[in-house]
Amino acid sequence: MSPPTVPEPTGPRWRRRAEARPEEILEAALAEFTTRGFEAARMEDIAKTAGISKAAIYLYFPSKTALLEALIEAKIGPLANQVQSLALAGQTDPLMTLRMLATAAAHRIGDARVFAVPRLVIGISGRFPEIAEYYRVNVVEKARGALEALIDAGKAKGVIRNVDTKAVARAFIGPILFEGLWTHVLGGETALNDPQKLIESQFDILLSGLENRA
Amino acid sequence: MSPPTVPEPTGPRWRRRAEARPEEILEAALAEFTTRGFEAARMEDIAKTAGISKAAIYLYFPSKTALLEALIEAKIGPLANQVQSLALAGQTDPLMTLRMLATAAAHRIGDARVFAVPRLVIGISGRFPEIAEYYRVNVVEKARGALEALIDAGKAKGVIRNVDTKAVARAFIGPILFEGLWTHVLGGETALNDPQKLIESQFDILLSGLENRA
DNA sequence: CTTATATAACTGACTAGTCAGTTAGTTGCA
DNA sequence: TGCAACTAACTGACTAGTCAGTTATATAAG
Repeated sequence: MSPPTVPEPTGPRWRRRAEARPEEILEAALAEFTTRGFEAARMEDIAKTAGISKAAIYLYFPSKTALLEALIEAKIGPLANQVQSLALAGQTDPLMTLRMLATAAAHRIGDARVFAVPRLVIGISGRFPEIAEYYRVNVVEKARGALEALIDAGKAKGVIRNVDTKAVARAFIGPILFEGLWTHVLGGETALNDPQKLIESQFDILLSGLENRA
Repeated sequence: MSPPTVPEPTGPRWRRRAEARPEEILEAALAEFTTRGFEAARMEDIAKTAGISKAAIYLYFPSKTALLEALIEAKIGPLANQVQSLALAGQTDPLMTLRMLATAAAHRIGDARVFAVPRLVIGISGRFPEIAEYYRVNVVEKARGALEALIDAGKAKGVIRNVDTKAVARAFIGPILFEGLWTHVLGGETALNDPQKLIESQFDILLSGLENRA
């Protein structure tokens, strides 16, 4: 065993990088929160992952809770807005847009890093109801609203028969959500590695129904 | 303000009730875990809720984690077994049995106390993967298996057309699960206070499909 | 029906350890 | 030189789990 050679013998011990820090801290926080949960994650570990000292975090975020809030805002806001505008643009062909949205959603939910945030929200919802509400209003309600508008457009066009819009939205989101929980939370064998196929069978059922009409 | 009168001036300071304690402790633990989350729940508070001292908990359960495990076993095991036997008994009329099971499930999931355990499991799944696995194997896999057997029976009888069984199971469970999360985790307006109606619209969609065939 | 004895059930006070947040001082850079 | 960015070391508060001692109750003996 030779003594460990210093990898960077020259250069400063640290650099002033005030611009880049916040985002790096958020990345590190997401990683720690995701693997250990919010409560068990240690600020010291987040700092280490971000490559700074614990005290430096407090130069950018006033508290651990603030870190969580900022994280959710940064990671989730854009996503919902994207869904919303996509749905709005696709009103002319609602069924195809629905299929596209569902496939995209299944694809993203298959990624553990993406599913980490909703999972985190579920975990802390008891202690931080205001975060749960933020998530509901700014993410789920937005996406759900967009979906319902699309379904209503389909009904108006006559390609979807007259059924309860909210129930249809549930029938689209629910199965994908279930597979996400099954995969990432319960560690079961996943069908999410082939999102295309998943959505295809889902649409087969939803569009044509289960009853035998041969 | 009169000085508070002692409610029970006579009688012992505590009673020996070894038979009743474990269940009371589990009840208290469920309440605390549910409102504060597993990590933030304090053993002292659980003890207070159960009406005993903190040390007394350790006469019955070796650790906080053991408390959580016992809780899940006690609250959930019976439920899954019940689903399983109901499904087995209803093979002769699969569609009616499915409808019955779905209604019962929606009814139960509407109860915040029942939904508390799965919610807890989701929250701690990162830190206690073995608990998540226990839950998957002993609850979800069991119920899902029973459901799939029922669907296969329907296909064999010809009342359900030839579609992917797993996808159908997802299509049954997913929407109910979604509504549970929406209601109890995100605090949204719920459709679960009328489980009958919820399931009716769900079955309308699932059986007949969305396409307009007028 | 007492009263003595044994022990299971329970408590209060403590320990050892953890961790969010603070402070006093150091370093990089303009 | 001046000051913003950063760190090491510290503190205060909190809590899972322990333990020595106390109390309730079952049972046996008088």
